[in-house]
Amino acid sequence: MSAKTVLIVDDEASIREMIAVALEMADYRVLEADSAQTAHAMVVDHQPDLLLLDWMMPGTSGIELARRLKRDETTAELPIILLTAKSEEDNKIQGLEAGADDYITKPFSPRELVARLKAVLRRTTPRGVEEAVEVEGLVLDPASHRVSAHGSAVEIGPTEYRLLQFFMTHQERAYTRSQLLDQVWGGNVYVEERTVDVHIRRLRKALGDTHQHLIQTVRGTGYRFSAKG
Amino acid sequence: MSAKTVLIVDDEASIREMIAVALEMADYRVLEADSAQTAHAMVVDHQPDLLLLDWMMPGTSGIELARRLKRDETTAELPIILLTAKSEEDNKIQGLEAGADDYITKPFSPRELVARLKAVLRRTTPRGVEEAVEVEGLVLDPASHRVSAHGSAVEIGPTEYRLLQFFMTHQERAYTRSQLLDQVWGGNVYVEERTVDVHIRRLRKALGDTHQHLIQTVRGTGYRFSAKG
DNA sequence: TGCTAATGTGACAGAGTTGTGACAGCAACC
DNA sequence: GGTTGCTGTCACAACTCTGTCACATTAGCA
Repeated sequence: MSAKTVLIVDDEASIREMIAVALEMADYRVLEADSAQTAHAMVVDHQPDLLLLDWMMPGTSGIELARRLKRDETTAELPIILLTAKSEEDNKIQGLEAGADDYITKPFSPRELVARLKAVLRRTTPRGVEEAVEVEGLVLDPASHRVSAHGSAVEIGPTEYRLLQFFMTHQERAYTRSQLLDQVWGGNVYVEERTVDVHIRRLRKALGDTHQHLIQTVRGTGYRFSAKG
Repeated sequence: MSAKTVLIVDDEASIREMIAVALEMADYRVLEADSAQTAHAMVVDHQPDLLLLDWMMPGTSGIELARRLKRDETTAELPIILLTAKSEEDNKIQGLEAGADDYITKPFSPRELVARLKAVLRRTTPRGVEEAVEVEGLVLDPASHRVSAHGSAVEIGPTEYRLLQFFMTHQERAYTRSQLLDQVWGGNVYVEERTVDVHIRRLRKALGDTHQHLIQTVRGTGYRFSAKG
């Protein structure tokens, strides 16, 4: 699962900082904006997955921005969490009616923030339809998260699973180690290219004699998954 | 579809009367109660399909009753619509948090009432036909709210029950902790993901050696319920 | 054939995930 | 008020996976 991007909008830099630290620790990508105007532009440009929006800000207020975003087709799906000060509690309703998906009352703990953020993302991100793939009796089923060869289970670790899934959905094409690291490990990890070899090895071993020929070495380049010789 | 039964709870007889007339014209069966206490008893005795509940009542308040009903396993499914006076608007949130499915602000038109009532019923009724599920001698029976393994009772708490029920009606599919929180705990809770692990553990323990293999760990992902290896 | 670079392979320590028992807070029920 | 049962969280234990290395083997080429 790739990292979600969160846009923090607050005019106080110290609060943004505090939130940013908490979110980065929880493995989110963070963007910041200090006014509703710049925020709107950033939403359009960077398409964040979630908006953390301060209610009270100079100029266009947070709620105003929320309302505008929810009205616009292209941004209506973007989940929004409002930050409100304790004394403004009555405004919750206005906030929710403006289309906010949740609100958090200051002061809040970083943990609470991350928890609610997760909850919002959880219920707003739709699940993709995942279909099983099959090649020569080798079946990978994303729904049950299982791999089987001619009916009997194939035991592989998470990385080998992702690797196999990538291969089975991208057959007949050679990938360099570096491309595989990008696609299977995720873009921003630093690992030796030879590590790919080791996982290829593990995957081949798990597939056994009947299926390991599907994973082919392309000398000087990388690997390829193919049913043809 | 047979006529739905609606229980009206309000201390003012005139309001009950007005609502009852509207509902009967729209082909609902109507029950009435004038206090939270009698209402509770009637819910248990008559199992209405929906509860129309006044917020302000002498004695136990409506919200108190709502909260209690939603907490109790046997009545948690019962949809509740809260009636609130205009001036109490701030309480909407408390109401929704207590588990109400909708609220209507007095004064309201009979037509509006019926419309919202239909809407609530529409989205809450498809709580599938409640049939017992059985896997390898493990039986979960929603009607009696009981679990048994090869005939002998399995004692589990409410959360473990819901978890098992979800699993048994969604077999052969891997779920992340996050998805389980959504499905079993409900979308709006802020609970640590590892809490799922603990309940899985409790459930496994309760199932005992004969059946705990049904709940499988999917490393790096979450859990799966499956009769196959 | 012999040389060289690329790939295969087994082992291992550290990192990461999951299992487990204990505990405190809470609500329900005496 | 005390008791009981349930829940969520924590800290630590147990376990699995991962990335890297060193060395073995192979393919390609002169």
